[in-house]
Formats: sequence, C-alpha cells, structure tokens
Amino acid sequence: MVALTFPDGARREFASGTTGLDIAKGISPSLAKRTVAMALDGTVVDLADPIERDAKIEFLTRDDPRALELIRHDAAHVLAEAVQTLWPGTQVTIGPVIENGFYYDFARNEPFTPEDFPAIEKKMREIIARDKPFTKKVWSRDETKKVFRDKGENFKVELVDTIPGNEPIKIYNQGDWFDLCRGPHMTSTGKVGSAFKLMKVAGAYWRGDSKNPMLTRIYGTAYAKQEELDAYIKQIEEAEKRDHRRLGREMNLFHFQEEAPGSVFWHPHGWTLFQQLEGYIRRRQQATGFVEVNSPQLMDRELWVTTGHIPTYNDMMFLTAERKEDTRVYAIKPMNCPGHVQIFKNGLRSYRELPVKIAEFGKVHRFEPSGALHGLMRVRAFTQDDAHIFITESQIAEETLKVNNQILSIYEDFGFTDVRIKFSDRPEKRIGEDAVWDKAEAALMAALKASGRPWTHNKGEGAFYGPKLEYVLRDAIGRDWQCGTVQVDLNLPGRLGAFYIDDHSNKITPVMLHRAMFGSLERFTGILIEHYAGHFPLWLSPLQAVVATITSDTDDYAREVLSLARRMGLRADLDLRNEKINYKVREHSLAKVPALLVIGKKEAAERTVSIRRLGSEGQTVMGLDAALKMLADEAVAPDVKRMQLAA
RNA sequence: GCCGGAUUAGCUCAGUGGUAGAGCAGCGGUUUUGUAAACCGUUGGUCGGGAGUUCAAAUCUCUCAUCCGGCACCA
Repeated sequence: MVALTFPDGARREFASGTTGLDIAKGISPSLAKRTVAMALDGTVVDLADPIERDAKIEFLTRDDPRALELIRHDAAHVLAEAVQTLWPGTQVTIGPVIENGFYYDFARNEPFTPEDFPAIEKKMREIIARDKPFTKKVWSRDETKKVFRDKGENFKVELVDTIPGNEPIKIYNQGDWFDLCRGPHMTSTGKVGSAFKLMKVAGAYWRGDSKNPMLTRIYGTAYAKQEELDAYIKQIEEAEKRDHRRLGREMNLFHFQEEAPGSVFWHPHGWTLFQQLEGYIRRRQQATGFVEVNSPQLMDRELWVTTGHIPTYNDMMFLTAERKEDTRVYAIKPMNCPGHVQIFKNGLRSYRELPVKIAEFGKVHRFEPSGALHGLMRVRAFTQDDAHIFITESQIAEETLKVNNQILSIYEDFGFTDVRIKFSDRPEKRIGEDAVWDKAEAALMAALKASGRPWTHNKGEGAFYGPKLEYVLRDAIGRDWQCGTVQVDLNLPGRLGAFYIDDHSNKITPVMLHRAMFGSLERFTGILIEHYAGHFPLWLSPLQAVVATITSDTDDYAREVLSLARRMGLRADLDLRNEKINYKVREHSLAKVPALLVIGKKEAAERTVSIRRLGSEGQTVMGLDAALKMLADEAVAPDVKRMQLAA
C-alpha cells in the first residue's frame, strides 16, 4: 500500500502500483479528463506512472503553470512527427523546452524555410486533432540503438550513448510515431491545443559544438490559451519597437556602415549620451579612490606574447603591418591591463600605497567573428570603463566586495535591480599554477558570498588569467548581455614583472583585480536606449528642451529663453520654423525631447513659458525663471544630487 | 566563422526578363498658425560591388561585401 496526501490535506491509501490516472478516475471522471499530468512530492511525472511509494500528490490541468512546459514539450514532439511525415528521411535529434517556447533540431539536406511553416503547422493541427495518447515504454540500450539504427536515425543512436548507465531508456509513442525522450508528457497529443506557432528557423550545431555538422532548428512557442499566445506576440512586437538599432536611427544617435563593420559612427546626440555616461562613471570612481590614466593604443606585439594574449587570442587581435622604416609589429590593444601594469611598474611601489586603483576609458579593438556583431551590443571597437586594482593577497576579498557593491549601486541609478551575477572559474585554456587558481577562486567566492546576492556558477568560463564575476543585464528582446565584471588576476602582474616592496623590504608581486562596471560603454548605451525606450531621464537626454514658437512675432523672446536655458547648463534647441505648433509638438515628441517650451504671444508678454513634458497630453504655464530652474534641478545626475545633499 | 534570409531615393517599402515607382523626409513657394501631420510645386536612384547568361537583367546564375535571425565565439 502507498499513502498519498492530496492538496486539501486528505490522506488516503492505495494499492502500490496504482497509477495517477486510476486515482483521478476514482475521484471523478471529469477530473480524469481534465488532468494532463501529476506531481509527486512536487516532481511532475506522467499521469500513467504507477505510484510505488508514499507521496504528496497533485493533479495538473492544462491551466496549471507547471503544465506549460509539458504543452511546449509535447508540441515539440508533434512538430517532429509533422516534419517527418512531410519530409520522410529527415532525421530527428533533440527538441527541448526553452524559456519562451521550444525548438526541435532536424538533420535534412534541404534546409527548411519559414515558407514551410504553414504546411507544418497544418500537419501539427492534424496530429493534435487525432489526439493519440502518449504512451511510455522502457527499452534496453541495445534494442533502442538497433531500432534507431535501422530507421537511419544516427543522431538518436549517438544520443543513447550519452544517457547515464543507471538511467532507463524511455520511448514515448504518440500513435505510431515514437521518440526517445526523458519525459514527462501529457496524456495525449490533443492536450497541446491550438495556441502554438512556429517562430523561426536557424542553423545550430549538433550538440552545440562547431566541429559537428550543422542541423536545422525550428523554433516555436505554445501556450495554454490563445490569448496568452497573442499577448506574447504583441510583447515581441513592442520589444522590437525599442530595439536600440531602430531607435538609434530614428533618434539620430549613431550609425554603422560597410567600411567599418562593428565600429560605431556616433552622431552628436548619441555622443552626448555616451559622454554623460562616461562623466557619471568618472565621478563615481573618483569618489572611491580611482585615478584616471591613458595608455597607448598600439604596443609592440611582443608585449602581448608575454601577457599570453597572442597565444590565446591571436586571430582576434588587430595587428599592424611591418614597414621599411620599422619592422616591429604592433598590436592594437584588445585590453588595457598591460598598459596599466606599465604605469604601476614605473617607479618603485611600496605596500603602503596599496591598493593602487588605475582607471581608463580605454578604447579597445577585438576582431569579433562576423556573425557575432550586433548593433552596439557586440562591436569590434569599444570603450571600457576599465580599471585595475593592485593589491596584496590579503586584500582580495575586501576590494572585490567594494567593486561588487559599487557596480550594483551604479545599476540601481539606472533602475536595474534584477541583475544576474555569474561566477566563472578556471577554463581549460589558462595560464598559471592550479594552486594559484585555488587561491584566486576562493577569495572571489568569499567576496561573492559576503555580498549576499544570488548568483549562478559558470563552470570553466573564467578568463585565461583568472576567475571572474560577471554582471548580466537583459535587453528588450530578452537577450542577456554581460556588462560589469570583476576578475582576480594572480598571473599577469608577475608575467609583466610588476612588484611592490613589503614591510620587510621584499619584492612582492601584487594581485591585480580587473574591473569594469558598464563594461562596454557602447553596449551599456544600447541597453539604456532599450531600457528607457528612448525616453531618457533628463540628466541623460541628449537634447533636454526645445524652445518652440507659435508665430514669428515672438522670435526674439524665444531666442532669449534659449540663451538663458543654455546658460543654466541645459542642452536646448530652438525651433523658429514656419510651421504650426501642432506640427512642432508632433515632431519633437516623436524625437523624444523631454521638455517642450512653447512660446506664444501670451508667454512673450508675461515672460512665461508653456511647458509640455514628453508623454503628457497637457501643459503647464510657468514663469520663465522658475521653469528653467525646475528643469535645471531635474537635470542633475543622481550621483551629483546625492553629493549635493551630503554637502 | 557556420546555416538561412535580406540589400531598390535620406527613411519605410512596391516593382518576377522589355523606358525604375509611392508615401514620408528634403528643397522652392504660399500660409503667421495655441499643443501629435496646413496647402501647392519640385529635386533626388550605376536597383550593395564585380562577373556571367540574354537582343534585352532591379528581376536569372556565380562571386564578394554588409546587415538581419539563430548557432558557435566573447580576454
């Protein structure tokens, strides 16, 4: 007998081996009909599974949030059957559930195109309408491999070998069609419903390795209800509207062109935004003891051999050509650290000076693979808010924690509170002794734990010279981008011969922390464009106010308003064009100008302005001085505001 | 880098082998206007670059470049 506890707290006994379906039927036929799966002690399993031990039992209907994964997973199976029915000979591989849907990877000589979607979706609807039950069988390893080998499903054969020896090999049937699958599944294909949609096709390497053949991946999504699917599609459309590449063009912030793939042409407004961010970081780091430097763009290639960059990243570095007058080859810096070590090394350093915190808004160049380029988010030339902190070993945890706290405090100023932190430890390709890595990882982990923030472990993803913490922000379209980072480096300072004199007159190699807060200013600008959907807070907005006239009679007063606004430090423009005020309001609203100062005869006569704020329908009339003072106050950066309050 | 798609006026896009188009923007006029598009006129293109097929190519083929969606990569 097994004792099952129901959600209402009732506890009943059943014969061991009774299935969830039996129990549901015993409660009520309609419950059995609505139930798609069950959860035993919180783990979702097939409703047809026999129950062998005491547990808490719950029946899941389609509407249960936990059933969404099942709907999508079942949809993936239906997709696979549809594709194999339409194109016999296509091999199936894997088809997991992902964050916003599912995909299935197929091996077929002819690639699929989105034009195939209607036919595939039609076939999927047929399969769903047939409503065949999902049934599970456990096969032996050899039997499974033979069946799939005979079917020509070579990828599935390979997959069987990756399943750990102690796990059963499960086969799920839906009618005649079957697939190797971990499960669980719902009771039948009909439960998938009709709220699904194929989204896109893409190439993807078998088992995620670029050395393997490329498969065709079909992405799809599915929801319990049509309204939820519609809402999801709507949400994607809305996200596309705030895509930074689109807003960058519409707001005239920057552009790219063929001659400089992956390099930004910053327009005046975009550059203003960039400079606000740079100024913000400059103030923040200045307040915590960083000093700013500037190091050479080009340095001898040999230096980069010493650091280990050339051996690790040769293909991704830009190098100069040899020339008659100078046969040395120079590398365009892909990182600022070697330059900062040179500055640290120039002159004798005492332990009393540590920590030495050297910062630079260094522009680095990296030959990123062509397929990786993506607007401002992934470029070949970018500016880091980079710094290197030279410390003793005993200072690692304390200084790392300080950096961590400043990064999080900075993100908060922009409204990012949901920040993912990743801890990345030693990669396969690395420099330095394992004992050194042990120390570096332990110190970094201590700081991470002290921060009290949630984090995830990114095994083997550290830099070649040390472990790191990465701070990840999400863009409008749901893609994650690494911004800040702090890395413990027990290798490079030694390689470059840096040392300080300790309290016993010994030469000691310092530990170096690499840190970046925005990371790439280009990327952070892109993320902010999307985060604010172009509606920047006043302190960041490239153009803060436009003075717009209604008739030309008031041009002189408008010019005076502009000049006073500028004298107060506001970034303002003047619109004296011979256009109706409706036209001007529309145009500047679309350009996302935060404040519109409208000047008519009344305002000129009374020395007032009519302020219309972006996003509001109405306007308020204020005295000129008060209006400008209000805007100037609001235009103060959040960190400056705090400094003013502290003073 | 790999798979697929795209590239026509400043922008958004139409044009499937036979004389390159529209809307918006721009420019020139008229209009002096009260909070999201006044009216009239008009400029603008080696159809991404190169090669080929053809009497004839924006259109078909090849190739290169860039961009887009994924994958791989990301010091």
